[in-house]
Amino acid sequence: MMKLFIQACDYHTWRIISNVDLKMPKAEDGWEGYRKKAQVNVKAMHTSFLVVAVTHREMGRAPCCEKVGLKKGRWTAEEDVLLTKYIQANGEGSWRSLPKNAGLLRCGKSCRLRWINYLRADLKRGNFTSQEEEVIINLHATLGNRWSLIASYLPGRTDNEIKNYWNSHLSRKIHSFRRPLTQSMPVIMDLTKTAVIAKRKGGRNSKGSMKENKSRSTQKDTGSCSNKPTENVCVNEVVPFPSTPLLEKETLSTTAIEDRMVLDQHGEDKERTTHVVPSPCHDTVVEGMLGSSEERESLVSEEGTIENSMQCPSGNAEKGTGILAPHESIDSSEIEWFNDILDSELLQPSGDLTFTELGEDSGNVKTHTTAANNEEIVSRNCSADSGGDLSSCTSTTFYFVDDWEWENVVPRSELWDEKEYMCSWLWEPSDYHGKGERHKVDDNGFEGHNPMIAANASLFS
DNA sequence: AACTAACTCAACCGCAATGTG
DNA sequence: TCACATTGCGGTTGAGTTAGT
Repeated sequence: MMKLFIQACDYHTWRIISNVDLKMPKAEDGWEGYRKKAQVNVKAMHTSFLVVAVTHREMGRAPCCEKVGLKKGRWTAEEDVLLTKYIQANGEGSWRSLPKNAGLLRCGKSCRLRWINYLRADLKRGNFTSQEEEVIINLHATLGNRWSLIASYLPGRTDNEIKNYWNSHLSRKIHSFRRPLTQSMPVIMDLTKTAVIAKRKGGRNSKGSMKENKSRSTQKDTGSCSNKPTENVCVNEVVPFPSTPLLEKETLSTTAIEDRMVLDQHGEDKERTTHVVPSPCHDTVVEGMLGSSEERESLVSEEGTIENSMQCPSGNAEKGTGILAPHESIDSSEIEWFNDILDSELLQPSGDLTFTELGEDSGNVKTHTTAANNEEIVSRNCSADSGGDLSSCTSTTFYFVDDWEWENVVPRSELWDEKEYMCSWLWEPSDYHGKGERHKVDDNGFEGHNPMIAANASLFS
């Protein structure tokens, strides 16, 4: 199922100022409430630069959180305090809503991890004792890499801590001291705890067993049981895991790109869909928007800003084969609808703005990516990876600046034919529900687009 | 002192299980 | 029953630190 939304970001902070989910709202006041909300958001905007991203992506697996504008990296003491206070007051859980409620610009997942691995009061800090070491070694010989289960035998220790300790200390230790076969180590286990294993039906295949053996020291000494957690047939001796052939690291290959291009050609309305063009997923957009590499890095790594709206296939650098473009599954009428919206409403009516194609012939993109004043118009298509990860997106992204050099823009007047129709339709009052089928996008009753225009009209007025 | 390789560990990522409407 | 959301887990990364040359 497809999800559609529009985002407007503050250029300097890359915070989302307006993030309008284009799904039919469930609010009792319908579109009117939506529109009001969008207008309020837009009024908060004070910079001259605006990013408008219309993204559609598969909803099969939603991202853990809205990545745009969220902080990444090391936690500060202030953040720790905020998180600790909040959890002490409200308890654990509801991680997704926690950051917002606690006033943290973090992903819920990140908050959970920070709490569990670092902030929890019952954590035991400091070096592992020899007893703890022995427990870990024994349990690992039996349980493999089920660190959370191992951690349950070591109060005050986290799975992450144990995992790190194993990888950095114990695995090497064991490697250099192989126990004779006859001297098996007694493994004392609470079977009621191991029953937890059955909770995860069949567990999951260890990624490590499928992926290449990395050269990193943390990877090379995997215990003999680690890849077969559900097969409790391990002997207590820890033996070196047999090496597996190196897999060729796959990159987002030309083939993958070609795949998407081929698929694109299946579109029913090529003329209309050409603005959602296949493109490699390196961040040409970012390069174009930001002047220096430092800016780009800070933008992407710290804020994670662009990642959402221009998300590239997760991990496709490693496993991207047989890539299909997400919009392959999108009805061409949906694309057409997007084009209508974008052409007639999101772009300045006076500008006769056209789309830039980021394909093989990326002349327009090059023009803008080198521009000093950060203007950019990009249509972007990322793809799913071979594993069916559909969190990647196809996005159509436009960047507006006040001092846009309009002479660089190629007219595309034919797309303005329906502008008036769109305008009137988009400004329908909140009782618009159900009127017209033309722009219906999905089966969930997504019909109107007032909020998008509410969010944008004031920008262009 | 300068450089580099190795190490450590907090944090991130993707995936799968589970929960929920 | 299904689709989507949430949670938890294990693998992996990379910045910071330490040890070696």
